[in-house]
Amino acid sequence: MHDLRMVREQVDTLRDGMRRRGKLDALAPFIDRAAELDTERRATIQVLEERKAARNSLTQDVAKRKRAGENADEQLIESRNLGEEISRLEGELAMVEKDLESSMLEIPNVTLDDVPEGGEENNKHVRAWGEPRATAGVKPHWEVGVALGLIDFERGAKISGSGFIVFRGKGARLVRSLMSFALDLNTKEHGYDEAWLPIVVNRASMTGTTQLPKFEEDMYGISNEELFLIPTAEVPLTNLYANEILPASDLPKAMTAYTPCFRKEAGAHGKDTRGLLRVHEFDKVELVRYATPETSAGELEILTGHAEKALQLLGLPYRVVLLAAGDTGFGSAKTYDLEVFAPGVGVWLEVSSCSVFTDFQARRAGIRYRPAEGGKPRFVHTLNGSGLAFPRIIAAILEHYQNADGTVTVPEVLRPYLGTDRLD
RNA sequence: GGAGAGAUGGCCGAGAGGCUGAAGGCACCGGUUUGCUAAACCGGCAUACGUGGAAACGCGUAUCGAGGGUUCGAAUCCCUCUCUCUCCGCCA
Repeated sequence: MHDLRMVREQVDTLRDGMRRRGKLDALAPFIDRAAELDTERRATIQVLEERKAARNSLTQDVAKRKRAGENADEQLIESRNLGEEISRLEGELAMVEKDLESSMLEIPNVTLDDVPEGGEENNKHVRAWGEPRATAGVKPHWEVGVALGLIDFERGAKISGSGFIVFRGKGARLVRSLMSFALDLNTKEHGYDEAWLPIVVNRASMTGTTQLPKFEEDMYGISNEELFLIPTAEVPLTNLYANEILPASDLPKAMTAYTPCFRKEAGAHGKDTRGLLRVHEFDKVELVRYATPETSAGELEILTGHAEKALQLLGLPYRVVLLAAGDTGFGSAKTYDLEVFAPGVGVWLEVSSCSVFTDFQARRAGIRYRPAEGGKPRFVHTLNGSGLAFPRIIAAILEHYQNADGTVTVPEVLRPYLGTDRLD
């Protein structure tokens, strides 16, 4: 699955990258092991191919002799011996490659040069938009949501379990409005190609976008089937062109989709668990882009701008945070988090995470493009970001637009979709 | 869920243990001929990896849906899986 070709070239970069992430100590053994296994792999391949070449010519010789009616016993014996050696070498190679692959799958992506080193404390506030509302007198979204009959937590828990939400009435319609708003914005204004996707995917897809093998415990699976519920539309959307070679003229490629997302959030109990802040199933419109290595850094700015535009149109004050290397996700090379202020809860909510993955995902999923006619294929660079994760946006709306009488004013852009200017 | 058929290069399609990286056709590229176009004729035309080379290119290995097996040798025989098609059943 993972492309094993460039390991030798990658090793030094990896070591430097893990130092920047503050993970060198933890990962050095994997990197050293990968370098070692890579050398072994190449050596084995060379011997193996040489033996195969010898056998192939012996085989030709046998055929020739048989046709001429000559004896070929000697060649047969020699060939059989070679065959045994070849099987043995193939077994060795398979083991080496398996080890090498699992070493490589453990190692996170290397971050870009302009990403701050270190952990979360080095995250950088890049810019802010809008004026956060004062917190005094603003109720948390779960109170107004329930009071206005928009959200039914109890029945969600009853039919599915804690962390599953039922939206009702105008609340349900609000979800649908956000879906239409976000898709319309990104298809009509930002040039994304819309897809409607399966939310159940196979193991290869989950590995391609690097959710597996590292995060299997966070996935919902379908029992006895090697199928998983997607944690984000990034998975099916990015994998659409897995194991394909695209013409250069297809890049940049921009795709968007609405899907439900499923996350077990294993080990997250107790943190942000109230209300809509951390749920097991939620809705999201995702943005995915494929770019060339030369343009991907700039493409991240474009993508982030698209996500910001949605927040601006909704009139929700937000800030843009550049994550430090140690806080950047496993596969990402650079991530901007968009955080919206929720005055009822009094916290900044991460509503979008925009990342460039360089060739990290493309390498695993086999997504390539051909730079020139007849030229060598290269891996694309993949990017993605939430074009809005709904529950937290809903939380922010219920708090930011909350009126003194407990009603909520509907952001102007949603009124045509929702058919009302007021939740009451 | 049951029963059957199938998967071969960019496309169509032969091949049924060795002389097949793969006939033939279409498409495409170059050329000849021809007022132009078309037609005819000649030639070329898969990919990946490794290796040598400044390069052109040479050499090696692999690839006929995927993975195993049989065999000195597999597109070809056997097994498993995936996908597609047809028929039956069931179903929002």
